[in-house]
Amino acid sequence: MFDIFRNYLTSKIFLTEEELKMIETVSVFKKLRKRQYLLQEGDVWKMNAFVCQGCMRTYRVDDKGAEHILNFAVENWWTGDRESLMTGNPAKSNIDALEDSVILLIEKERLENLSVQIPALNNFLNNILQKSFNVSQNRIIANISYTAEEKYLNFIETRPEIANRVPQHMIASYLGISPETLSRVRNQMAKK
Amino acid sequence: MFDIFRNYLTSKIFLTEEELKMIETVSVFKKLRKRQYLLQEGDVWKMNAFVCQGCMRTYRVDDKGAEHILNFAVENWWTGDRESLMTGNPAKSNIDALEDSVILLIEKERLENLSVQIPALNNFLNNILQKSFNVSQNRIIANISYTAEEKYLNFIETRPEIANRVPQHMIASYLGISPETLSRVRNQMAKK
DNA sequence: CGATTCTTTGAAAACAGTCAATCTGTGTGG
DNA sequence: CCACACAGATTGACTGTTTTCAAAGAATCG
Repeated sequence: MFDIFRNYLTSKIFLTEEELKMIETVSVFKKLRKRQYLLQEGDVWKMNAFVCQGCMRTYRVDDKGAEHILNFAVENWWTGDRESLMTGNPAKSNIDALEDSVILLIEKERLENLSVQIPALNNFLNNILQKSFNVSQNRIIANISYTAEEKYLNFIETRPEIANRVPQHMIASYLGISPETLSRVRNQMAKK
Repeated sequence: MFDIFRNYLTSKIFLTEEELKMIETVSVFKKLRKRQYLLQEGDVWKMNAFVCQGCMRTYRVDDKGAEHILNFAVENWWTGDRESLMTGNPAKSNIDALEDSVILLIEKERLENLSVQIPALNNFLNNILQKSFNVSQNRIIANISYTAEEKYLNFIETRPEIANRVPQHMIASYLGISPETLSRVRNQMAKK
């Protein structure tokens, strides 16, 4: 199981066998069944989580009880609640499995220690954060400037692996449109 | 002028006089008049920019020529285009001054070198990125789940310094609503 | 299969956007 | 100092998109 993470890492950065061993030592695996929570609102999140298999979703619940999806994560993606991880405050988000999944977990402190010892790893993790930020910014632009149809087109272009893998109403939730609207948008598109 | 940045830094992290000197050495100041560009779409952004005085705005222009504001930055905030900085690609964003402003600039490579020498600084910059990401995520939730009124209320709550400082139609642009809608929302709120 | 979850469809209502005109305040040049 | 121009804000009427609610149909899973 660690091989997936190992392959991921070595395809991105150079690590010695020794360093990989160190990383393996702090890695813990967790199997999740579909619908099972990885993190529940109100709990404090102290992990770094890498998806080895399956598909996860991060979402928040508003005052009226409606769910809003912040992110999807499939194989070779990271997931978790960075805000809770950073501040130590209870998470505002929930994370659960959309499919049976296997998650690799590394405790916050352990990964921080490793990052000190392995500068390449530190750099790499920082890079991921940087990219995540860029993705967020682009998503904001989509949110504030695209029509429902443009949002969906942009989604299947930027996240094609997700589009056919998760229920449609969840994509609608991610895009901030109603499931009915998404259904109609797709209908329109098919006619063209 | 460097005092502003110095105060900012020392209020956040501990730095020796020597380290502060090193930082001062790589700092360059740029005065901008209202409406003047700090970065124009298509140029590559290679700086770290800290606002010492004034107010800046980051925006993108869509296919139809409409402007969409990504961010505001006032005193003691950072600005810039992280995507262009990271990838080396031409910027998709414009940054200009909403007021006469003074910006402190540090070249990408120079700040990176300093970060290697001053771990506390590296940590701190990473923290800012982390926070920026969290802010982005919260903004996405607002985008996909709030009504126009809620968006505005959330804005004056989370960015009160900005609300009375920039033209209303720019706030509308930032929120992804039309200036007329924002005007009406404010009108409604006043009546209550 | 039966039950649940998911998607689609229709009709009505709510919401936000557009266009155009007017109003307000500010700053600049004569 | 005034007049004018200009940017910004407001208002009204209209349009259009999206949501909501409700119901029916399709797909999936135990």
